[in-house]
Amino acid sequence: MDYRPGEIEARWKKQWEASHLYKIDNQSDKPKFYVLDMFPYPSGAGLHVGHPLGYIASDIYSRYKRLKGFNVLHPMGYDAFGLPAEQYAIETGVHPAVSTDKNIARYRSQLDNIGFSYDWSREVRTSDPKYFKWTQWIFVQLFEHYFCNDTQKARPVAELNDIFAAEGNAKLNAATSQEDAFTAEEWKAMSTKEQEEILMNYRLAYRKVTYVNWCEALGTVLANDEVRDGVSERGGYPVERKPMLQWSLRITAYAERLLNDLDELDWSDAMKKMQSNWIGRSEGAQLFFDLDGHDRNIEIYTTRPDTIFGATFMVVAPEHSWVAEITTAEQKAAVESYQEWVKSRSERERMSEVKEVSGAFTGAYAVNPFTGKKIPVWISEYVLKDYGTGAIMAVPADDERDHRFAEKFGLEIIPIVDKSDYPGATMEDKVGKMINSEFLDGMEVLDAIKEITKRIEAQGIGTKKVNYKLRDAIYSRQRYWGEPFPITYDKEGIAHPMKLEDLPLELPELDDFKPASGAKSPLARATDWVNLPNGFTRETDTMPGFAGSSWYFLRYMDPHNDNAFASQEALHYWKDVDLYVGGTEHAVGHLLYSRFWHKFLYDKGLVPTNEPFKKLINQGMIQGVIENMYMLKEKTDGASHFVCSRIVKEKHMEDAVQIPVHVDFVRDYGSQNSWIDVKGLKKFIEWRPEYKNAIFECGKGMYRGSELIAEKVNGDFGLVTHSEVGKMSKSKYNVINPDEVVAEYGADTFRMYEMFLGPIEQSKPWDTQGISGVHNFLRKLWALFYDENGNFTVSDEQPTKEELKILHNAIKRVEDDIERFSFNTCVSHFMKAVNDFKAGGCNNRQVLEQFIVLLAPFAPFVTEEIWEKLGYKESVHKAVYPVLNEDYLKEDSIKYPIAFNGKTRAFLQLPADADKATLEKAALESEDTQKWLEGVTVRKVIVVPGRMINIVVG
RNA sequence: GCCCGGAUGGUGGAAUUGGUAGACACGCCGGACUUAAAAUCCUGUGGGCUGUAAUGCCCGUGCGGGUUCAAGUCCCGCUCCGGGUACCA
Repeated sequence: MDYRPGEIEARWKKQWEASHLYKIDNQSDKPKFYVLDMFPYPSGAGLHVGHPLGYIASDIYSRYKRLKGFNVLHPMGYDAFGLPAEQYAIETGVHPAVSTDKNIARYRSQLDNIGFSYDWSREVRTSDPKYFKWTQWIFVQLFEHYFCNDTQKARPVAELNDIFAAEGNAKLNAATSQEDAFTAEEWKAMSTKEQEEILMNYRLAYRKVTYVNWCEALGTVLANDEVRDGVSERGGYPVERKPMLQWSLRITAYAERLLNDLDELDWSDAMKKMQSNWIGRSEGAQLFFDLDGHDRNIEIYTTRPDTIFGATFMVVAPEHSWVAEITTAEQKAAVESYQEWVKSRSERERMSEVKEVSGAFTGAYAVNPFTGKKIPVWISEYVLKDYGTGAIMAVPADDERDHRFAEKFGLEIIPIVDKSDYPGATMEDKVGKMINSEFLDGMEVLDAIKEITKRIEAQGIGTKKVNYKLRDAIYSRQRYWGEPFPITYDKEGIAHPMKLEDLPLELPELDDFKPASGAKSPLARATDWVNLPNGFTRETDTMPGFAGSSWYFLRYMDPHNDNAFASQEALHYWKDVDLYVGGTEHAVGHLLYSRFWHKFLYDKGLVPTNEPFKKLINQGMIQGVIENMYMLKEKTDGASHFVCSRIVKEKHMEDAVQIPVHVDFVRDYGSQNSWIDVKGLKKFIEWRPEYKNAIFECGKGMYRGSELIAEKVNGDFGLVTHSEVGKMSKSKYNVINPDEVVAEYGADTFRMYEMFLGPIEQSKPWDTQGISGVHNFLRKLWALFYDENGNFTVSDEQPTKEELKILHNAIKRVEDDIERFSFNTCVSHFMKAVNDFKAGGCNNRQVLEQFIVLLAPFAPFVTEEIWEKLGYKESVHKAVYPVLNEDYLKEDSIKYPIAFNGKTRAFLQLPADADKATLEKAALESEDTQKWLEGVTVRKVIVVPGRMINIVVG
């Protein structure tokens, strides 16, 4: 009987679902193990073959762990809120909930097709009110807490009232955006509104004025990557930086912990490094420069306080409110026009245009506290308001940007570091001897930093300070399809959180999803929803995508709980994610926010672990191949003329136009010689009727006209296409749906082939060149169980030593390789074992049964089918993983390579238990080595037992 | 620019701590079956050199050096490719 994956897989898919095979319990005597895939956004395009790469790996690992006796939590759900559905709704009027449901249904059927072992009873969707009730609740918790820097923990905002009433805010060391100090008396004298405004500056979820990319013409706020050269990507309308009152999360409070705790994680170094660079800790000094003729001073942050004697001017961010105050009458026009220009600059431009410096002089002068010299104060876009204090002392001699700025505007440059002892050192390297720096002269840079910091603190003009690049996360979106904020505002504008019993706060029904006027969310149009009977109004912005995805892994532990985001019993049983598989694109977004939320919940005693994801594996991307045909620029007899890329190369016609071809029309897709045959040309013409009269030319002749009339064609006609590697996307006509591959070869082949492609973390273009090898393997496996008459037969005899050796060798290698996530080599080991079984004519029940269990995580369908035929009533996926017995692997003798001066010249079969001396003697006395020993002296013999023997001669 | 990866046959890749480079596949060559083809099966397959064609010799893991009895693996210097990131004071 033939191996028919289609029949087998359809049957078992049904049966597994009916028997709830993958449903698991929160109570078990078994040890727990939590394997998580990254939350997919269910896009309208469906899954392509790249998506399941990580899912297959994690599924194999989950199944393996189950067979090994673990209670494995392996869930799946959907990050269901998001912009694409909203955009689609604006274009088509289809409610985002409707299109999202449809997309999810498609995802689900594609996932089921691949045979994943998810416990679907635990599915979550972020857009489900039962889910976002708790997203909203966590937001309220963040709102009601502040962060104490001394204890490095979140504390209730409620206690601040007592603290402020007793001692003002001077002594409180908390993460805050409150700039001004106040006394207890001042606090008590404040109105409720004033007090609330101050408390807001301490909350972990707080409101402040932040800038958005506002596009007046589109009437919407744009993301950074939707803005190019100061205009919108869509339509090219002007975009300006518009200040708006928005919610933010104070992730910066947790910067130190987010950085330090990376140490305890089993993540790749590259990933940790990315996070730590993003957090961007730096040590430096914060100090004050007096302003000549003004009451105020300028606070700056520097990592190089040692260079202060070279500080010849200052630069402040153009956004600082006090810039107007210090600007002189003569400079007013210049400063204002510069500020106006900066407004039109996107954040991305301000950061990416490195070469061109710009700025304006305020007319004000600051006093260098060490030299006493007056130095000019400039504004420039290269100083960002949100980093440090938004002001710097510029040291043109020792900083690239300052140097360019000084050169452009003719400002003084005083050399202060002599780097002559360090050839090749750049300006930024902290090396060299101080010069022109009075008491620092002659010191090494690092010593000078220590010395000057001491002096700054002694003189009371500043302090040592740690600074972070990390910025607070803006948490408001002017969109419809997201979680509504559980916040109402009273008549004075004071924000009030909603109570748990009033949650979830659901979205109002709308039929128009366009933004409301004045940069407002579409929710603003739902006036009945916004305006409450008591005169309060609702927040109309919604939460961003990372809201729901920052805690979803906790919900899987107890997905239907209506009394808590998850029960404490469930949280204490599952604790944290043991293995998280996902792409590097989430390195600094999702993974950082999740860690932040988790740490907050940990501070509240709501989760038992400090970190959510113990081990992280990064999967590479499967790219697509974009196939193009070459079309000559000039028409032939008025018809478009396509030529084979071989001809293009031969005749050097590389300037020919490339016309993308749908990959379905191309043969040997992904290979270097992918080509299009006459059938493919017919499909192409159907798809692109404008080319129905075109000429198609290859080395063997040409075809032309709508009927594809052959001219001068001898031999097989085929146009080689030009292939390039790129993203798999709808717009490139190169999306490969896993359903197609599964339909042709079956899910087991698809799963194993994706693994066989190479190391999981490597990116590579999809091609099916090798898929037949994997498919043949499964057929050979199938054939082991059938005799020549097509009857299922296994022998019940005692297995031979050789059979046991093949089996246990496979067990050892596969298990080792699964543990180090080397799934591609696992597939090789399976192939090797089946080849060996076949060669030895093995159909021994004892051996093959264990082999089937070993293979079950990789090929769940075919193994289940054979398992049943072997007479088992219970699923192979509930079997026990085979146990390795090293005794079967022991060899009596080993084939030793004998090398002379490192070059292998002969082989000797020697006893496995021979000691070094015996091995050496045998190697020197063997017949096979004699010819290499003639006329030379043996200087040394290196013997590595079990490995090799190297004879050094000379 | 900086940081992190990577470069191995015609192709995907293997070699876990320095110890037989090329496992396992694809492709290709040759053969069997067939009227023929497809499918299947068997065999060979890094390159080169040959005289007795083998259990032979030489070369070979991006390039140039080095350490070592021994280097794909370690060190130094380059080239190319991929990813991340950026006026961050």
